[in-house]
Amino acid sequence: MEKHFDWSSVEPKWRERWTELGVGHADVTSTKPAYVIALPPPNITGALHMGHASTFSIQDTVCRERRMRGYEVEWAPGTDHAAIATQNVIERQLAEEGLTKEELGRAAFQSRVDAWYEEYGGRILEQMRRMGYTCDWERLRFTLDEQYVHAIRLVFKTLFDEGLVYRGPRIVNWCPYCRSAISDEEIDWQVQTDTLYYLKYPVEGGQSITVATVRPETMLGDTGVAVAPGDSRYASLIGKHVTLPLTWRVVPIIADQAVRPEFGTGALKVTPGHDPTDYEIGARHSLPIVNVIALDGTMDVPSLPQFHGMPVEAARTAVADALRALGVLVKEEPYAHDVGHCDRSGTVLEPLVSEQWWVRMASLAAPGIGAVESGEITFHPARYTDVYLHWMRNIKDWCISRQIWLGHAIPVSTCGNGHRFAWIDPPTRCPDCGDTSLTDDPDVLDTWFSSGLWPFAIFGWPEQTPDLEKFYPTDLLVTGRDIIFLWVARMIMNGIKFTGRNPFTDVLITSTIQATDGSRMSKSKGNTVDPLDLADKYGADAVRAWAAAVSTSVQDMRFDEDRIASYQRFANKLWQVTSGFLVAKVGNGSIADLDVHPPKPETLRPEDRWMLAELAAAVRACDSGFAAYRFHEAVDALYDTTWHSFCDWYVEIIKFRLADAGDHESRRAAVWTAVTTLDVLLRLLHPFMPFVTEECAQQLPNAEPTLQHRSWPDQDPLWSEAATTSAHHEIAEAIELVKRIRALGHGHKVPRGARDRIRITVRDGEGRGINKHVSRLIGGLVPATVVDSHERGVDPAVVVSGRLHAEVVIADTAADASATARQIGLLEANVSRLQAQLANPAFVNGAPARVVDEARRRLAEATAQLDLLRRGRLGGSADAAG
RNA sequence: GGUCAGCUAGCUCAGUUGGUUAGAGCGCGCGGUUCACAUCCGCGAGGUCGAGGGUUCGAGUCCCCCGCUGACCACCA
Repeated sequence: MEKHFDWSSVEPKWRERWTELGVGHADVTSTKPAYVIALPPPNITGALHMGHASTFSIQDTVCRERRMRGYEVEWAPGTDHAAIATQNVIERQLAEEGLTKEELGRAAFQSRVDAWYEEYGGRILEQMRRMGYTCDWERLRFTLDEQYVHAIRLVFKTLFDEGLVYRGPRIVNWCPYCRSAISDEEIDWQVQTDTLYYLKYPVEGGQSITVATVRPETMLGDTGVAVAPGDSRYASLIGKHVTLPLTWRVVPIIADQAVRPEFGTGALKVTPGHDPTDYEIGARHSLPIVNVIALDGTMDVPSLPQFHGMPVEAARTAVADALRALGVLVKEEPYAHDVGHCDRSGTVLEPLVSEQWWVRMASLAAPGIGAVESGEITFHPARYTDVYLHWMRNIKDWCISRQIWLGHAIPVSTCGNGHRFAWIDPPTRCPDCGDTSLTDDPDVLDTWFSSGLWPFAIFGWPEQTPDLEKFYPTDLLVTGRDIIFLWVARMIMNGIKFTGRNPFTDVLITSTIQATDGSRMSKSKGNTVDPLDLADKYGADAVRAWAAAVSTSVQDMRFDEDRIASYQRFANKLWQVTSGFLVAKVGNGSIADLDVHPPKPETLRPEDRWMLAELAAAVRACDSGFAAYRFHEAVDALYDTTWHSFCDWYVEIIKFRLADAGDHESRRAAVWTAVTTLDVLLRLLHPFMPFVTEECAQQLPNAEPTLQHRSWPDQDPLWSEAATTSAHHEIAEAIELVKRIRALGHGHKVPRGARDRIRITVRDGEGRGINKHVSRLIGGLVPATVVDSHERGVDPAVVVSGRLHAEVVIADTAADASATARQIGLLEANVSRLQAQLANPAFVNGAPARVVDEARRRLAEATAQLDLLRRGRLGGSADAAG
């Protein structure tokens, strides 16, 4: 037998078995109720990272549990084409070869992309199989699938025909690196310290006005100066004109409510072409738009050759220098502010005016707000409800066009007569006039436009396929909080708009795993942790159980490798107690043929009932954990019950019974209880740790080919009955007593392993002997011999637990009574606190009866224990003295 | 500027209607190995629950205020 659980040999076996048995595949004709999760599609060329490990592990855990509960589970996997990310990779490759995509041409570029997908596509799917995720691989989808493309075009055409998609010039977030517009949700704001420049402009009539700006280079495109409407400092200047240095353009001074009088000088230079606020001010005051920055992020000012073609950063300094030389630059100070970066390339965004496609969101958002307000869709944790609603209620039109090559082409053409129309199948002629000289729109769609259709497009929508019928709407969506707006909100809006149904009922937002220092994990920082490395090191089960346990409690969780290691040891513990103890020792190599019919209840010993009651509590904790998406509660309860209640106490207790071959009935009850407990625990743990639980369950009686074919444990009436008997309490007290007797050994030089040197008597509160079984049980758990009574003349240490107390004599010498004294001290403190509390009428009258009763009960118990300890001590001393 | 979250043992974190002596894992100290497991077992030390007020018979838990950390939102000049 292997010394330890060897996941590296076990995992491949079970992955194959699950595939052979079709565990992940859902039968669309099944009469079982469907339970469906649409996998958030990872980038096809991506690699499994911590975020995936945490969200995917939870999804698989839920899927496995639902299968055991009798649902037809569909966990639909797929991948996203990730247009911008992939295009950037290919362009970097080309750059290394000294090429640009324009030199290569569109067709050749596309084949490079295809080759890249071919080489790296689906790697992440292999990694997911490696982790044991039971997706329905037969329903694998890709956002570039023909059917999926059809769905996208239909959605676009519908929105276009309804006037919800429009094209127009507006100021957009332009990424000079990607050479594309991006949406507001794709901006990564970063704090940056720049210089705030104060520019003093001459005003007609000999006065002057000073504006503050961090971007002096944009003054080349200024077409106005704005002040706050009520600002008395500038009231007299409103309507006058300023002559701008360098361009010598004459621009008006206007009053606009967007100006914050307290900032800088209270006067704002207005650059409608390169600032979103200024764009709006300009629109309100009909100021002209002057573009001075080109799409590549360089200055576009042919009339000022000294700046033309300069990168913006360089132009900033150059323009500032020129203004300084002219005496216009009157002050400079450091200024920290947020600067928008492209979340794909990290490049500083350049707001500029350009012609883009937009979706009108307001009417789409309204029902999406209602679905969440009404509780039809629930966020977990609940606080994300407000995050979602706030964004939805303030939603802005969505820029969906991208000026990149890769992705879904915007399905719009324009004919020679200027008719613009959207299409589903590529057209040959204009539907309005029949003209055949068609020009296709050059842009592609935002990737999120396509992923927003995921939950229904993957099942064949718009066709009313059997899959769509059976599996849509889905039930649960599990994802990180970073894509609530980008993806979750848009799926809700699209789902309602195009299917008339909410796409899911529950949204689970997982914790974010941070680096050990609390910073964000990122490839560029080099502080990422690879879940597959961890799976190599600790086994997939350990990574999965850890991921599930940490992903549903806090908002952010620092990565703690030791905690993963603890789940690896837990897997080993499970395997040891199953294979090494139950099978090897109890069953002499096999327990497959064991009689699993419950024994007569009266043959169950108190400890058996205690174990069953503990098991019942674990089932309850596990069920409520699943129901509330609080998986850490389920994992913690199962870990504790398995390791401590079962392995540390129950198994240790029954070892003595198992060794007693004479008592056949007792042995049978113990074996049955142990096997039953383990079987239930393995089933409950299976969703979290599928590999080790399968490996263990195979060795138990009545094994199925996979635990996925077993049912989820129900509460057995026998267990509840066990919990209501006094057995549970009795054993709990005995366990506590054992701990206290053991504690005597610490710090008191009690020689361990010297059973014959330590003698104990165990009695109840009235000084009577206790149940023989329990007394023997205690004797088996401590290194001591149980005797009926001590010889006269010795001074026992006394320990108390509940109604039980033990007199302990070590090596026939006077025991160090400090343990007894310590207990007395604690109890005295306890008693006086309880007495004070109960003497307070405000407490007795004000607190609920159950609380007061409980306080009285505790006081009575503590008082009784105190009496026992004092009597034991005094009595012993008196005898010793005599 | 606004909103949300976090601050509990050396570390990472539990602690859902306020009610035992505030818990776990890891780490640390002491002891233990023929008898499932040293990836183990037993015992122990370690906390004024971020600071300060308040409500209450009673506060880690509720309220106010402050501090620090992080996230998000915002028209971020």
